[in-house]
Amino acid sequence: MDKDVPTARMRLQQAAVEMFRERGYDRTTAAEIAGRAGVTERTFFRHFADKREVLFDGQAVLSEALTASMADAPAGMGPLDTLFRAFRSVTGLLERNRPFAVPRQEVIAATPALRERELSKLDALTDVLADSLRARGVPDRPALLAAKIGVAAFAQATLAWLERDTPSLADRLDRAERDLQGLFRD
Amino acid sequence: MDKDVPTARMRLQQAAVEMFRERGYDRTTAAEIAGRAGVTERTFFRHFADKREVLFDGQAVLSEALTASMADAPAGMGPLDTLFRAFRSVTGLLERNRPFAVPRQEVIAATPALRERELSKLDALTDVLADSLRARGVPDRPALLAAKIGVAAFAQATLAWLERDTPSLADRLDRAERDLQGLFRD
DNA sequence: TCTCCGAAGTCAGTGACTGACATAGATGGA
DNA sequence: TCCATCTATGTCAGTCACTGACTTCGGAGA
Repeated sequence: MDKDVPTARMRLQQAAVEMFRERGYDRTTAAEIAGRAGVTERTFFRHFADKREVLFDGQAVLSEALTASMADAPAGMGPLDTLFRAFRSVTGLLERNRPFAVPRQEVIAATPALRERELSKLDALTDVLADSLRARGVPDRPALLAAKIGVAAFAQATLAWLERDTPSLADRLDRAERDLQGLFRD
Repeated sequence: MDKDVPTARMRLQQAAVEMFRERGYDRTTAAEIAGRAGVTERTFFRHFADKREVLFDGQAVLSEALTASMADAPAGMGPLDTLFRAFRSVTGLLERNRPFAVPRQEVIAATPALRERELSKLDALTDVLADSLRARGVPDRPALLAAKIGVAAFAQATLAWLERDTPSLADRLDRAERDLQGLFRD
């Protein structure tokens, strides 16, 4: 409907990032964020299950994009290759999102409670990807293990790329893949 | 000092596991735990930084044991081999601890907030092990990546072993190591 | 015996989060 | 045009996690 008038939800997210950067997560109350967004505290908690969640919304989009890519991978492809193929398919998405992701990541890095939540989101993503691998016939344990390895590499590449934008995310994924092979070649 | 008279701290941990199993984490207040342990709520929070921490105490011991093992590994050994060597060195410790770890893990598995904290502890362990690898001359990125992979495999093996005690933890580590090699052999 | 110290108690306060209920503004027929 | 919803939001009261400031008590040692 509205492209110009941001929804209350969007205003809350915007206000949250701003205030967390200005004063820090701990010294910003949910009521204050709501105030800046022009709503009440109760409305904040209708949109977000808890104070941390206000920073973790894009996760669903990412998860769906990756799942879609996993589904149409060539049949014979191995687990890790399939995962890296999926990661490469979302680099464009992430690059477009970079302007929002950078300040957000600053706040997360500075706040233990938010780092914890981030790990939790990555873990959920791991489970989703493991299921995608199982759907492709990868046995149970290796599927989960491969997903964990893939997400670890992906997260490492992405976080480094958020700190400095060169080399590109795609290049960093290449590096991560080479690092992985290096660990097993000897 | 005392072997028979448990300290307040130990009584709090004991009471917490019991009550979390009886009524669930969410329906147990810190004040109630303190009550069963014969102290006040304030004392609970003097011993544990927050309500979740009461279940995560052994982590320090494990972390130290692993670090010690990493330090005296043979010089030429590769990162993943070094890690698995360290994991195998603590199987005895974990086996002795199993009677406490099993009910504890039940509670954690049933409580999202506790799973989140567990991930956080594993992440901290990852950082420690990555540092151990760097101290052995492994370059920065591969060190962190190897630590993540190692911890993922270790956690997977340990959790499965807590659910069923056969095969042994050592056997499960062997499996995990074989799974890993399988992912890269093609 | 006096003094000091660490562990624990007391008390008041803040802030995250929830349930129950009320209301205003769209939306969609009769 | 009016009435019935429906959805988003406001209001209010309450619980519980957690903290700071101050007090108290039971040793360990001078």
